[in-house]
Amino acid sequence: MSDQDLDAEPQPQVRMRDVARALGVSVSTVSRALSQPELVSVETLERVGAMAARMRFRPNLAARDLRTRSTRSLLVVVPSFSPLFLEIFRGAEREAVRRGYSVLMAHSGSDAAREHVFLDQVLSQRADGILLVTSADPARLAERQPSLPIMVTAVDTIGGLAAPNVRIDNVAAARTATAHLVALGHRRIAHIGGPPDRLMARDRAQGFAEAIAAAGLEPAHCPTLTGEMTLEAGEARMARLLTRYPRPTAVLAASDELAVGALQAIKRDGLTIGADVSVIGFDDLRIGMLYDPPLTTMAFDKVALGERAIAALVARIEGRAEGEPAIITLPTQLLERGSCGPPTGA
Amino acid sequence: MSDQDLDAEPQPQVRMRDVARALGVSVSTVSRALSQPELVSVETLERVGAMAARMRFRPNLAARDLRTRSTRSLLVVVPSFSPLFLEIFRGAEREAVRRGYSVLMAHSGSDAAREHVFLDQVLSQRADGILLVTSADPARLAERQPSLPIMVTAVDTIGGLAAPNVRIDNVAAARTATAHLVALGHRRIAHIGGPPDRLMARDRAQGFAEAIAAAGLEPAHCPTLTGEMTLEAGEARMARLLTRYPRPTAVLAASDELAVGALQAIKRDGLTIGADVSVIGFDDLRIGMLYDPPLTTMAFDKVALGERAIAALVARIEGRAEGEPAIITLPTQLLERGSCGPPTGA
DNA sequence: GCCGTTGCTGAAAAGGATTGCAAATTCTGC
DNA sequence: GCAGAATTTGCAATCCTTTTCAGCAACGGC
Repeated sequence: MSDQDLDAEPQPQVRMRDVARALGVSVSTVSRALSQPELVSVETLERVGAMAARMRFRPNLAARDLRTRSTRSLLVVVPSFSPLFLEIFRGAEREAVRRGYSVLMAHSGSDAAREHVFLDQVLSQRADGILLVTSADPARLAERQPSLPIMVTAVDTIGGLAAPNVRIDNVAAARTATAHLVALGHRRIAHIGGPPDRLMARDRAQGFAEAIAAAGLEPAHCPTLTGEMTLEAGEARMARLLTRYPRPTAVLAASDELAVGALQAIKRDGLTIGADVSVIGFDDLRIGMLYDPPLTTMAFDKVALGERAIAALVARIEGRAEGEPAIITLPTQLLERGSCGPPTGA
Repeated sequence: MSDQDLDAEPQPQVRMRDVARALGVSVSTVSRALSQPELVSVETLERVGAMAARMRFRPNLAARDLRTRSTRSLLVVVPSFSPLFLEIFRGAEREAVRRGYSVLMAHSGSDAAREHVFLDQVLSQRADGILLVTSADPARLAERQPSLPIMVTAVDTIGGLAAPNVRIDNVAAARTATAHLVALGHRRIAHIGGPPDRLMARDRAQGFAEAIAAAGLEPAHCPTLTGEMTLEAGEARMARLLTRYPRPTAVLAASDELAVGALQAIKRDGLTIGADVSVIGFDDLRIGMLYDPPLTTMAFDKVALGERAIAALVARIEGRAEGEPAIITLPTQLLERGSCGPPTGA
């Protein structure tokens, strides 16, 4: 039989009371020794410490959380496991640990319902606060406003919410990137965007549209194709763009993944990247940096964004959010690498 | 001032008692209406439901967890955010939700200390169980055995533990992959492995060594290079291998990321993949499938692995782990694509 | 030698939900 | 109409820790 001692002892959970009894002291003393050592004599401190270790005592966090109304843990909700969000999570985690909180990650798959499930977890005090990275559902968020838990939103701007927001200006960034293509001389520029239900994607598409309008380009020649944010999807949409006549000479992609997909499609058609078709990506992911030629992209400090967001969240939790601005905008920067150049031929 | 109503109402948390009072019923009735509707009259059920919604009542989970000794949430600890583990997490999440649990993810960074921190969280009843994907610290795990929480380990075999284990046979898989290279005629085969503190990497290295020995190849020509499991690291190590004389004609990489790095290095040296140097990867990640030529790799069903692991975990939590085997081994399969061929020249 | 500190400890009251038990009400069948 | 069952409800105990308050002892200063 393979499940030997699997069902051995149910381990009846050592309680503080047990430790206290074993030492002949009161529960309060044990509690204090374990969490406020300065209130207890050195001798008891040691005795309690030793006994707790020997008995393998673990405090019941549910009981503690109930009493203290705090869990010292935070929730980070990301829409997907794209490298962008993982980078942000890294920053979040680092900052949280630094401040004595632990972080868990949940992913919503851009599903509004799941998003609210996690909000509820915080409302139900399973965590002290929540960092919502982009939202699938800004509207209902604003509507739930009055009863919202302690929350910080990140990456894009969620309109009309009182929650602090750590973001980059996606609209402006997309505008800048597009303007760069315009400045290179491109007149037929397409946008390979993300799914329209993703706020971040909508913002970037909007910035693109604004820049096209500002440059006075013919909108019919500057289409926006929306869809999934995967490499494969980018490749498929680029392939579709290349069948157009006249075909676009430049593309702004809403992410580096999409952009790399586009580069693949261009290569496969035997066209030259940066000459026949120029491409700009978004977010500066490794995949773009490693490509040949390396991808020009709109970069920002993702780790810092995570850190700032958690810092703001903790400030709010600990009630010292005074001077903190409600909205922090981190700078973006166009990283010119090899995938762009002036248009060739007609 | 930017923080308008940020510090508005502290929202004193609606308790069950408040709802009960508002309706003129007892707390027990509210509790039952909310969690055991069949015990309550249709009329009160509706009244309570409506009032709870109107007052935006959220149960305090700490209190519930304390009373019921259960949280209906699980923890999945991964060593890193590599696509391999994210795939497994996807499977885990799907299965957990199906069974009425929620899952949170934590990552240990292969840091044994952090790993134990999360184990403690479960011991302290912040979650009902934990899925430990690989361990950085099998030894201490075995030592802590008697007081371990409800746990399932996954991906590799953690020796001498009574916890259920859902795994693939990494040793055998590496052996098979290596044997494939031997069968193609390769005599100088190198292994680009992962960090030695990672169990999974050690197992794969061992399988490689066994196959080399079984084939009677000269060990001096079949080196194992360990290190980080990133694309860049794979590229660097392959570059190093290519300076050897005579250089290896084939490489088994411990992951697709490493393998793709290796392919990059080979390409850059102007050598032909699958002719001058053959490469086999591990885990069948998208990055390998998309490469040109597509990477031959050792594949397995990662999502299924996550699902099976959670199924086993939940079975254990709910006390019906009877027939369940303690160890489930999922099959692996060599996916032959374009990166392997017989050795050319000398 | 007395009073006011200071230092340490214990008893007991939270904290918010669940649940066994018993009471109150309604229903059923005759 | 009534006994007994079935249905609903309420009371109170319970889960385990933290924390207030009070008590006790030792100590220092005058």
